[in-house]
Parts: sequence; C-alpha cells; structure tokens
Amino acid sequence: MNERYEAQRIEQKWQARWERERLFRTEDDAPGEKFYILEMFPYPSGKLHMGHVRNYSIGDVAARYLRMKGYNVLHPMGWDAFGLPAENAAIKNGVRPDLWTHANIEEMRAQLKTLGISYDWEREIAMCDPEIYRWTQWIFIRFFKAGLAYKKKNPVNWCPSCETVLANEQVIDGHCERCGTAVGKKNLDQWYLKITKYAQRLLDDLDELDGWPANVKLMQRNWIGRSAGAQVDFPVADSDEKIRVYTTRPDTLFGATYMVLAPEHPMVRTLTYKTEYAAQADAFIDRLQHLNDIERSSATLEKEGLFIGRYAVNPLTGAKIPIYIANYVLMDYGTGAIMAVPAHDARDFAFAKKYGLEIIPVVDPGREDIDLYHLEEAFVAEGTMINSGDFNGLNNRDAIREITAYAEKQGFGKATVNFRLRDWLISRQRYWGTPIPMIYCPHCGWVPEKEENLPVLLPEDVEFTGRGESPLTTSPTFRQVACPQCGGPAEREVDTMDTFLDSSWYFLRYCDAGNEGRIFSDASVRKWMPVDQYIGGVEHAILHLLYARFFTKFLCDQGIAPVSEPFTNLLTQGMVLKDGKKMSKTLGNVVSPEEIIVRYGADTARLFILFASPPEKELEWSDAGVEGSYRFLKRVWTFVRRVLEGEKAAGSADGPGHAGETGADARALRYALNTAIKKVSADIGERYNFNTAISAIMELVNAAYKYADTKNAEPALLRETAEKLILALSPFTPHLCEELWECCGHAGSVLSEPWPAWDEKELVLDTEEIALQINGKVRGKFSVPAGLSADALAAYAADTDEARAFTDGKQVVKSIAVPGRLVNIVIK
RNA sequence: GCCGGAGUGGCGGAAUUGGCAGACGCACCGGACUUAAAAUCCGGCGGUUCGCGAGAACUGUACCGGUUCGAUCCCGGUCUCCGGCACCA
Repeated sequence: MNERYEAQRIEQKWQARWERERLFRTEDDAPGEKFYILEMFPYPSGKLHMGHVRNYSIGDVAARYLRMKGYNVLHPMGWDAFGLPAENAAIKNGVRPDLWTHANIEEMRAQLKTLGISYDWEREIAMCDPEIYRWTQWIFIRFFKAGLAYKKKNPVNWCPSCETVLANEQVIDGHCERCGTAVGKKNLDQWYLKITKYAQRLLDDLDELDGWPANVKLMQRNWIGRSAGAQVDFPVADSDEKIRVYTTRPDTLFGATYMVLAPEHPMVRTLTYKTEYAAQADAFIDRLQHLNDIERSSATLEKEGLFIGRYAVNPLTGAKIPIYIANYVLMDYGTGAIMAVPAHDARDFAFAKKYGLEIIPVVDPGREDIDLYHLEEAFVAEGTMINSGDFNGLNNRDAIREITAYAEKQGFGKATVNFRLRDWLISRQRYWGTPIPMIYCPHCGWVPEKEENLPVLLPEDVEFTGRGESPLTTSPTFRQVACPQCGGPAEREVDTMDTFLDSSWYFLRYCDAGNEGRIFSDASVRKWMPVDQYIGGVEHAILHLLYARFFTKFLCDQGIAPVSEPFTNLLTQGMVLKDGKKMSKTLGNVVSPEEIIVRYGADTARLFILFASPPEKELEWSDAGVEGSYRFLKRVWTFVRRVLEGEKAAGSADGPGHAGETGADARALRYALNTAIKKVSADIGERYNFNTAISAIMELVNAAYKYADTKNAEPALLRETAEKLILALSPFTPHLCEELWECCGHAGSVLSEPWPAWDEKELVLDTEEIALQINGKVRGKFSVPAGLSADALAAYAADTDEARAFTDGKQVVKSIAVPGRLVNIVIK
C-alpha cells in the first residue's frame, strides 16, 4: 500500500472499473425493495458549477447508502437540453443549437463521471432528442384532446431581451426569471394549458406531501392563492346590463358606495358608448397601457380613477352608486370589477377619500377609540353588523354566510371560489424547444398532428434572427402542410413549447428510457414511480415543482401515469456561497469544481461540500475547509495503512479472529465504533444530515488513532474498525474507500457489501457520567454503575461529597433524577 | 403591507423528546519530530474576574419578560436578517 494518498490515480482507476463493470446499472427485476432517487437534471450549459456538485453529491450519498442497505435503487441522470443559451450561441457564433448542446452534454457527462456519481448512464435522456420530444408532443396532444390546451389572444408577459413571452411563474418581481430584464405586455395569440382546472387538487394534495418542506408547500399554496367569497350582480341604472363583481366580503354589501371596473373591462366601452365620457376613458386606458408591469401592479402606485358617467344599483339597498374605472382593479382576477366598500377596505378607503366618495360603515368594531363616522383608515377586522337592515346585530362572519345565502335566494349572487393561479402560457417565440404539434386549417380550425407522424421535427433550414418571432417561420419547408383532418392546405404552429414542459415529465421516462414504441411501459412506471426522494434547488419551488405535479395529475387522469403525485420526499438544497454571496460570473467569485478536483480529488470536493453545512442550508465555500477535508482523508488513508502494516509486522498468526478483548481501551473503541455506525446510519437514512454523519466518522477516526497508540492495541479490533470505517465512509468518498477496501484484501466493490451493522450491546456502558446540579446549575460530576433507576440515582447523588458540600446546613426541597443524565437537587 | 424561516465562540456548524451549551471542522496558540521549514502527531482554545499555580467564581445561545426543579428548545413581546407573495377585491 502506498504511503501517500494519491487521489487522482485512485479516482481514475475506480471510475474506469465502475464503468467497465457497469456497476451502477439498474435492473427492474433485481432483488430488493425499489427506491427511486432523483436529482433535478441540469441544463447543459457546458460546465458543472458547485451547485451541481452539491446537488449530485447529496443524491449520491443517499443512493450508495441505499444500495448497500439492499434496496434496488434507480438513480438516473439526463439533460434539460432545450433552452435559450443554445439558440443565443447560434445567433452569436453561428453554431447549430443541436451540435452546441450535444458538445456540452459530452463535456458535462465527463465531468459528472469524474465526480464519481453513481448514475445508471444507460437510462440517460436528453429532452432535445426527437425520440424524447415526440412524447412531449404526444402529451401536448393529449392535453388538447382533453380540452385542456387552448389558444387565446391575451395581453401576455413579454421579455424584450429574450424576445419571447413568459409564463406568470417566470416573472419574478416584474422581471424575467432568466435574464432579469423588466417584463412588458403584448397582446398575442398564444397556447395555454388549463392548470387552473387542477388548482383545487394541486392545493388539496399538498396536505398529503408529508415528505416536502413546509416552506415549499406554503409557497405553492400562496401561488395557487385560493380565496372564497361571493359573486354579486349589480344592475346598471337605466340599462338592462349587469356588472358582476367578486368579493370576499359579502357582509359589507350594504356599505358598497361605488363600483370600479378594470380599465380593460369590456363593459367600459359599452357603458361609455356615444357619451362625453368615452374619450376621457380612452385617454385614461391609453395612459395606463404605457406603464410596464411593475409600475402598473405596484401597491404603492397612487390610486387613480375616472367616473364614467354611469351608475349601478346596490342590489340590497337600491341606492344608485357611481361607476368608476381605476388603476387599482385588475382585469385578470375575479371578474375584473369590484364593489367598493371604503369603510372596510384600505384601497377603497384611499380612493374614496381622494375622490370625495361616500363612506358608510357597516361593521362596528365596538371600540371606544374608533369613531366609525370619522374613520382615519378603513376598519378591516371583525365586528357587529350595523346599517345593514335585517342583518344588523349579527357578527360579520355570520353575516358573510347569511348575506350570501340571501343573495343566492334573490338570484343576484352566489358563493364562489377564486384562484390567483392563471393558466400556463406555454408558447415561446424561439427555436430551440419542442415544436407545438398543432396545425391550423382554415376549414377545420386547430388540428393536432397525427400521432403516427410524431415527432414534428425541428426544421434545420431556419435563420436565427432572435427577433421576436419564432425562427420556425423562416423555414421554407416547415410551415405549409396538409390538414390532418380534411387534407386541405393548412399551416403548422411555428412557436415552440416552454422548456418547463420537458421537465414536467422527464422523471417518468427514466423508468423505461429506451422504449421506442411508447412513452414508457405501464409496468416500468408502476415499478418505479413515485420518485421516493427528489433533490434540487428551492428556486423551483413554484415553477418546476408545480408544473410537474400538474402533469403527473393529468397523466394519472389519462391512465398513463400510475400516481397522482410525482415526488414523495423533497429535499431543497441551499445555495453555494463565496464571501457571503452567491457564486456568479459577474461577481467573479466562482470556484470551479474542475479546479478543486484536479487539486484535491473528487472525494475531497464531495466530502467538503457535504460536511460544511446541512444540505438544505446555504453553504459558505471555504478554501481552508477544503484543506481540512483533504487532511481528514489523508488521515483515514494513514490509519488503514498503519493497521495493515501492523498486521504484517505481527505476522499472520495474530491476524483477525479474536476481537473479544475487554480491556478498557478496546472497550472504548468498540463503543466509539458502534456509536458512530449507528449515528451515520440514522443521519444518512433518516435525517439526511450528512454534515453530522461525517463528524461522527471523524470522531471515530480520532478514537481509532488514540486506540492505535495504546500499548496493547489489538490488531483484530483495529482491522474491524478499519473495515467498518471504510464501509461507513464509502457513500461520501467512494473512490478512496474502494481503494482501501481493496488494500484490505477484498475483491469486490464496497457497493456490493452490506451496510455495516452496529451492536446495541456495545452501546451499553458499565458506568455512566452523571451531572450533579444544585438548583439547576451544574456543580459537579460523578460516575455510577450504568442503568440505575431514578430513585437509586438520586440516593447515590445525595451521598456524593459534592452534594454534601452544597446541601450541608440547607433544606433539600426535592431532588430530580434523569437516568443516564443528571440529578438536580433543589435546596433552600 | 401580508405570510413564512432564522438569529449559538473569531468562522462553518452541533446539541435528534425540556436535561451537562459549543460535538466535528476551520482559524489561532503551544508542544513533539526536524539542522530548519513543510507535512505529520499530541495538547489548548466562549467571555469576565480572582489566583504564582493546580484551580475557582460569575456570566453566556439577538433583546425583554414568563412557564418549569431545569429553557438554545415551550409561551408572550421587541429588534435584526433572509425568503416568498404583493392594488388578488
């Protein structure tokens, strides 16, 4: 065995051997309970960053541990290969997006292999592969046929830098999720998926996801944004028209003193038609449209409105109330119209004050300090109904129910539910994505491509203009096609799909990655789904994770997927920081994984990244910390070498076989060994706390060094310690451990060894250290035979010299004993 | 503004069910080995005060208060930071 730990040589040797022996291949019918562990697949940008290393190292520890525990583990990897960078490279450098992408995939796959992640590469998929995206198209057609995909002209989010539309989920604080440019609006004809039809189920089923972090579930809940209330119809005075509003406060209906329509509301035009107000309204709307999304929807924007010359009738009071348009009412929530109750809504209050509108209180807080008729701000809390006819005296919560019921009986309203969630806009005016497999026929309308003609291939004869229109329009051959229904001349859709569709089902394909005739076999997904453990960044809490749940539910309804929730357990790993900030090229604080691997080896990189912080927390990069991890691995190497050399020196006769020595030193090491294995098992298997698992192994190594230095150190016990140590460390630093395992004289891989067991008996000590507390303060320690009862322990404690010193001359009030831990004597 | 989460040594972090705060690592300090250095091994390391010294006392988990024999952990309040949502009727 070499004196020095040579990471490079060892890692190359074992990576080659793993590949040659196809060690990580998963067979559906292999023995053992199935476990599907998955890390979010990367976009093939060309280089792995530390965030990737962290993500995949976490997954690999779990995967390797579970394999050793006897599970049949599915641990695949693939590529989220469609997306803008490839196309931008094409525009800038004239490289074909497919070639650019595949070159990047090659490079990143090689990098992943140098990290030693145990992927079954035989199941690798790339979403840009026509044999894969044909199924993305196939799913889209299923959506269309189910009535859940539709095309609609609507004002949509437009990123002027990416030159494409964006889904609501991709607009973060009014900026593009990808490039950070402020998002504007454009009126475009686009494809949508009806995710809103699944809103309630997406919300309800969150309750079952016990294995998800609470914050992610909460973010999804907020995003779905369910609100319960009522819709109420207000007749327009001197007209047959009605204006429908949505309110969560039907109890305040008596206090509705004016109405507001969103400026884009279609009734604005009809109500102002041929009146003096028409021109003003147009001007107002025009002015609003020049604001961008952030300005328009800012809560701090000054409320502005315009009376449009018409009145509505409060259906409860019969009062004529003015109709306004205002910048604070949004067209795309509720009905685009509100009843305004200034006394009990902060926004309505501000508006009413500004325009001198009537304020009628209808909920009495019953508080001295609030003068209801001279309110300084809206009163929004609970109270008793006043000024509300027959409903006076009710608690306003009851009034919500009563007034809704009354409105329903009278036929002018009913209870409804509203969601904040909008349908998913999936059209993109870009090239490098899955073509939307739809054809427009002037005769038949929108018709899906025939399934047997899939995939609809991306044309190669295109120009990359990057100018706001799909490059597919520039193909002379792509567009013109015969209608699949009537055979007449028709035109293909030229937009491509949002790449989030690809990642919404990829995890299903791994179950049967090579299937040529079907999306996947029923048996394969029944075998592997759901994903037992999913690992990725929290930035996908809403986007990817909500879409994937939606797809899975839809495919389940279609009888294609066997489960309605894709991911049983979710771990959202924290970011990797340097100097307190996210690693980024612009900040120039990027540490490249390659550099670390070349210098210290992948095992050190993995160990450091897992040790420095618990997986879900942020991780601060530390060069000194990496040194420390490297030092530890050298220490492990040296320990094993010393054990083996010790055996050689002692001769084979004294080899393994009688590790039963009962000396105190041996006893202490066996305790440390079994404690460590128990802790590592729990920390990996149950808690996913890899940092504390590693610290437990470090403690074991410290204990092992200490024991090895004692005079009568038993070679057999040292060997047992070394071997169990190697196995327990192997999920973290597999290359080193394979090498050490081989040095110990074993032929096979550590991966086919069973996970080391611990012996509960070894965890029971003969004596225990008990803390002595006086009035809750630690005043001493004493040693007792293990396993004393609370009473016996208290008696023992009272008899110690320390206790006597403190209790002497004092009155002992009581004494609390916690077996194995402490005794607290309370004195006066 | 609303909804979450977090605050522990010089630093990353640990304390799993209310029971010895600071495991493990980094940095630092000391010692051994060495002509010397590096590497390695061993030891020390929250703060304040007292003591020549072994040691002792007090104090300490953002801050104020509470419950409890006992609180980093539970409860009430305050501050700060982070994240999400934000004119959603």
